[in-house]
Amino acid sequence: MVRAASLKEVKACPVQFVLAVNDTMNVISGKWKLPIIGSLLFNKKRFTEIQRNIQGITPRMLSKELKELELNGIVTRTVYDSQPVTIEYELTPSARTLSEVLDKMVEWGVRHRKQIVVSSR
Amino acid sequence: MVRAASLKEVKACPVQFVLAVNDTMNVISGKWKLPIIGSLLFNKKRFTEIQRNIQGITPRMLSKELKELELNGIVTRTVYDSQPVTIEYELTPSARTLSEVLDKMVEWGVRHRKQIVVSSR
DNA sequence: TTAACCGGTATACAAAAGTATAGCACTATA
DNA sequence: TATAGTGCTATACTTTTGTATACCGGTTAA
Repeated sequence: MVRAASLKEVKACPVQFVLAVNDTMNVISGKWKLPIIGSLLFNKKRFTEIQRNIQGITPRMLSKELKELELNGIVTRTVYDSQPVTIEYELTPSARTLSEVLDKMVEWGVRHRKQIVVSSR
Repeated sequence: MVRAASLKEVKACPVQFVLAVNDTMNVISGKWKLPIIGSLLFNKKRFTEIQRNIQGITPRMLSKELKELELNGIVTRTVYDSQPVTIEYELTPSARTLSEVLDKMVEWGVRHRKQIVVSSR
């Protein structure tokens, strides 16, 4: 068994650094995961609500991506046994801490876009 | 011309939020960009040095990814007219600020991996 | 009873991303 | 002169990812 590396160790070693970043990347990679997270950011929603919210997504992809997000602990799927059953998707606490990371990405993305715009005129 | 949205506005609107995150994602997406950035994190390097550093990468992919990174202002390519010419790749200041974002991703990735491990035993 | 909504699945296909392999012009070294 | 290294590019191919389209069983409202 390999001991888990400390944060400091991970950051100091390019190989482990890349692995850890990849762990995060994989959770949000794919064309539709971010839109789904975005759609659930302020409210929990039902399947068709999400589908209507994200233009262009097919039920196949929505289903597939929701499953992966659930596996990765980003989304919970709750079945309410009303008549008929309703199913709701909601972000987990893990997704909430993830969105702090996303916030940092937003900040960098916005700054970076400005720079690209400036440097290309 | 559309006015650039403020950070606050972007964060409050899921659509713009997702767009900005995607800007950042696109810069580091692809199988080899992170390893390349990792390889250049502490030193500038030459083409074959990077190639030797990252096991499994083909010159085609290294060339392609380096070009994209250069286009996105993450890496500079400098030609020294020594005999024979040597070419060095180096991270830009933009990449340095990006690595703060990557640091956040490392932190979340490490925490998230622990959680997954814990919850699966 | 038929039409429509919900929460999906199945199948086939197209496009994007990545790999394998070979080669090229140039230079330096044995 | 032959061999090896540098910094790539070209071509063909495989794998992964995403799309299009149709359909399903259950429920409810007209």
